Amino acid sequence: MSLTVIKYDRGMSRWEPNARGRLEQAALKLYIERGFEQTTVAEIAKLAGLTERTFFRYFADKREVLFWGAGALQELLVSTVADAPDSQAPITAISAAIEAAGALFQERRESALLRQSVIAANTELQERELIKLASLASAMAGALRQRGVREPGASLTAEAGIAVLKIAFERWINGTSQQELPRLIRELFAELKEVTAGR
Amino acid sequence: MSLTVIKYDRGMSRWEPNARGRLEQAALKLYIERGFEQTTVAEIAKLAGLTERTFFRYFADKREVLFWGAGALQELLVSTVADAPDSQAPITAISAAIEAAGALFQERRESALLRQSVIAANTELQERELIKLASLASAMAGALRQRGVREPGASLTAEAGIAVLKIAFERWINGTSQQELPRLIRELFAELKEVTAGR
DNA sequence: AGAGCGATGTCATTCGCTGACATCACCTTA
DNA sequence: TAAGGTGATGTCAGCGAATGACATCGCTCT
Repeated sequence: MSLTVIKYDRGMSRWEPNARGRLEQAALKLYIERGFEQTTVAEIAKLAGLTERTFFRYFADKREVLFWGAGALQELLVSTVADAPDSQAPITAISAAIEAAGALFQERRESALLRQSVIAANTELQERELIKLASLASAMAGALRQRGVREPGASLTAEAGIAVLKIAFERWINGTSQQELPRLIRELFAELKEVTAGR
Repeated sequence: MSLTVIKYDRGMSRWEPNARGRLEQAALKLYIERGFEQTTVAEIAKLAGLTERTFFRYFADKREVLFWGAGALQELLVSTVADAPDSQAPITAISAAIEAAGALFQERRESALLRQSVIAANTELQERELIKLASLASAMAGALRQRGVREPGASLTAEAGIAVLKIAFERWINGTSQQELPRLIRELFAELKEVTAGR
């Protein structure tokens, strides 16, 4: 395989590589600067040197730009649950998975903050976030069932894990807790055990 | 559930009472018959003997028709948590509230089934449902804080309660469990205690 | 040179939703 | 009882998200 060196003329942006990346960058920039609602898809496309139609070939809708990375997160969660030792209790496997996800965010704290500030300002985006989280819970429940965990325990454990993630993430983002996210997650799992026990 | 057929003819003026109710019934009927996406707001309005513009005066958007009842549910949850004896543990108060909500659905099982079949067929509607549930969790957490419960315990307990409701409701709807919803909820709280304890 | 192909552009259209303003039925009150 | 006020509804114009159909571009392989 040979790499082709490509020359670009000004105004010939149509065939520059990484159209998806350019669209994502443009969208993020505008969402942050003006807010999500105040940004039109036409503007995003123009900034990326493409057309509106092309935007929708890469992203199912205007919101999806901020969430298409959820696929990788889901893989991480599922594989972490799947790879947990057989001896581990379901809640332990879920906790490990959520902590792994937390470590991922901790690595990219700055971009996570930016992204979340956009989402926090718009209800539609929060809706999309919630359904992505629900999808993660569903995937983890499936991974638990693969390990032989029965329903409704599998779903319950997975949903509890997502609840912990939601709350931990929120506190981590707005500085309520100064701790690192994985540690915060671990402590919330402990707290969850306490409160469900009736204390 | 028997849907009231809406009749509209020349004898019925534009000022016929209960515009909101007519719009709701018309929307529900069409959502069930053709599906949510295949129904336009113009069709709903026409069936109700009103205009599209008026629909949007009563409902913030096309989805909200199916969810505006959530306000009453939230009041029930909050007041149940608020009215719980001081001696009760937070998880017990939340459980009581969720069970009360379950009893409400149990009374209207037929309409709950219809409504849920519409929601299950459409992603946008699921997104709206999830944000309503999140709002309920947030409200219950607030009620717990009023009782002196600290964060993050309050949010954690409330979110756990919503997780139970989600799973219980799903199993109750699709017949996975033959039990009555409040009882199912109670058992799931017990199960939640087990799984979070590491079993 | 030309055929094939995938990425992109162009065009037209539907539909959700909103603002501005007109109109209608009913109520109050002088 | 007539005039005006009030709230609900209608009319109209328009924006922006999203999608289908089809044209065009630039590259690759023969």
